[in-house]
Amino acid sequence: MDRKRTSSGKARLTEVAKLAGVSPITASRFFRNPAALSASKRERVESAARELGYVPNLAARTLASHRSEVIGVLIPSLTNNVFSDVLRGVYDASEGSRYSIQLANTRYSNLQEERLLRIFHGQKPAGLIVTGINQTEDSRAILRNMDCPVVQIMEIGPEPVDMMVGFSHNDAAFAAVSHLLERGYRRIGFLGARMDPRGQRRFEGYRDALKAASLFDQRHVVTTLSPSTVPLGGSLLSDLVERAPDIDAVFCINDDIALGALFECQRRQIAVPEQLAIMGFNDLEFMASAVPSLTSVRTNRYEMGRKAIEMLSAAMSGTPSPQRVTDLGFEIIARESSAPRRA
Amino acid sequence: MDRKRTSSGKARLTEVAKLAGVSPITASRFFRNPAALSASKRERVESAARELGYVPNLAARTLASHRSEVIGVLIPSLTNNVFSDVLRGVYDASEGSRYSIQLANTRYSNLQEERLLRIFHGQKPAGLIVTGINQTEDSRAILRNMDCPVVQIMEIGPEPVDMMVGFSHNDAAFAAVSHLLERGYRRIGFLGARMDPRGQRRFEGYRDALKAASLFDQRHVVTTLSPSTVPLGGSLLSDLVERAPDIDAVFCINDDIALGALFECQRRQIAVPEQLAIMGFNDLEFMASAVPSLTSVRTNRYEMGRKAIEMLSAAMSGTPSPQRVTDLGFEIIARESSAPRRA
DNA sequence: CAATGGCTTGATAGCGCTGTCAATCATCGT
DNA sequence: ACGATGATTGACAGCGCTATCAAGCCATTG
Repeated sequence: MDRKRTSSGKARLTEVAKLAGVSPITASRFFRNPAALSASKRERVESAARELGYVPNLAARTLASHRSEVIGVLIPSLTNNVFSDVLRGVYDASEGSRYSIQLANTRYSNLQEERLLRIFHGQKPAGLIVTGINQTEDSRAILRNMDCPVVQIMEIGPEPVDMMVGFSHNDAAFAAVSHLLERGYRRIGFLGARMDPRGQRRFEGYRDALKAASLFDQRHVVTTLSPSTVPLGGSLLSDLVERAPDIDAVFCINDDIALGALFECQRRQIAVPEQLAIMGFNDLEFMASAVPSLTSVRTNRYEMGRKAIEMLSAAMSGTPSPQRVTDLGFEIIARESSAPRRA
Repeated sequence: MDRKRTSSGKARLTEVAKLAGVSPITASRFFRNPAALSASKRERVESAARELGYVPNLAARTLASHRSEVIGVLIPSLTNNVFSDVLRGVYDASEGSRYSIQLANTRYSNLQEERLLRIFHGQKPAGLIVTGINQTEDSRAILRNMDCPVVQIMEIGPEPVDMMVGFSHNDAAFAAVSHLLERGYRRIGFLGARMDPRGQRRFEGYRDALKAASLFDQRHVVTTLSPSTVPLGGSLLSDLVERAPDIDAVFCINDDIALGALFECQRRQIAVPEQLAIMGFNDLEFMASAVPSLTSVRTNRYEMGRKAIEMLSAAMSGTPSPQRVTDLGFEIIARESSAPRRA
């Protein structure tokens, strides 16, 4: 008596083929490229598969075909809202495609990233998305050796491993600070947390904009390596105003810090923006609701996730875009918290 | 000339075994249960593997062993902070174990969930985590038929499919409203968005607490099916105060709505808590920073993710806990926004 | 009418690993 | 010294699918 079902009770391709009256390989083709079958066989295989409730065994497929249908995604944090927007784009764009997403958390550690890349390397992913452009030399080597397309997201820079989609954090921060300067603010502080590579580049944009105006002052910079949180924004602002009471604006490394700074101003009865302008970064949804509404820099995070998958899909289907680096740009969203300074 | 490397240039188990001077199956055991080898062979296999940079082929392993090392996780949203905390727990707890996480987004759709479960079913996961207890009958059937442990998370209730970890949203909301009652508030509104099953149970807890005090009034309830956002909290509060100007407190279905409500009060010059108390749900980090600080209900989301993985691990290793349902409870965090009402 | 070429189908031979079960080895008690 | 016991080890077969290549089929063409 021959097996009709796999041990766990599931039908195999062979059974589907037998029921449809075709060879297994023809049934196999039905699932991968239905257009290659004649209409009659296509229908027969389809109904046979439905009747048996057939679900392909991905492990067998991967083993036989030497390529998985997994797209690996490495991000540094699961709690940072910024990445959840990117992920939403990634999951939305990959839905309906045959690819599935394998998410991994590097926790802002290059070594952890390298370790995860080694694991992915063994899994022959169909594509890979990594965060940022500051991989270790070993990580870059693994990425180049990985025979699948790779997209670096969140920022852009020279020498992509393969492809890139993001924007210039340096330029965005430069534009943000320029906005504050245009609005008449002169003593502009910087509140920074985490200070990952992208945060550092935002700091550099801040510094360069102020240096260009001969207004940079190291005493106006307050940073910490602790992760960004709203409460932390409050403590950073406290440090700043105690150290430099004459400050008239703060550029915050992100919106959580900006919100914490706003709350701290409310607590200290510092009028925003009359006594202190506040500017954030990322333009999370709550920025528009705050009182006063908070100025920020809008970044296209959801679009970044989508675009990364699109770039991978194009490359995986053999038609890579000649445009290897996509700049999604940014936009200054001016709100009440950076109203023009009264003279 | 025989193959020394796989097509993609990676060493196989056979090569490792040959270099170590053992049989392939012994090398295989080294990776799955090193303790079963003699010390000498263990060392030889280990150094051979390192020398060749061997990485196991997971597809082959899954195919041969009839079980993958994937834990499927189904959550309804990627942007909701609540789930990112749970996910962090999940990823943290699974790190270092041999299991990898496969995340999927149901977008609050039961049908989408069912579709995803069917796909997972074909992948023979080692374990499965699903959100909530309101699966369709078909989904429950698939879950029961899945020969792996299953944990339902976020809430608890009768008739677990297999295991559960969460808390009672009904009880938590009841306790929240009781807190407001104790503090002297009498006309307590409800602001609700999304209204997924857990949100509905929070509403029920609210309703029951007020009915018990004979204070329930349908006109104090403002809900929408739109997803929760901070701006939405503002509009809901506007609706409420226009419909029921004599309201003296609001219980918000979550903290985003509560924050939006607070901002709207600031905009409308409604003093919090003197004219209106505000209470949220989940106790996200910003609640403590807000001015005034916002009362909320703390839920153990990170712990929930960890615990779910622990329960799965125990079951997968054949030592399931007899305790199939874990109640992680909740805690009322009283802050300024619900200060005792002055007479 | 045979030759041509495009389209569809099938047979064969593995992919890299592990389940099973038997064989071998070291150690021990009497 | 002998078998008994448990710890190690290995041979074999096959997991469910697809790459490859060859064969069959049909319509078209000079």
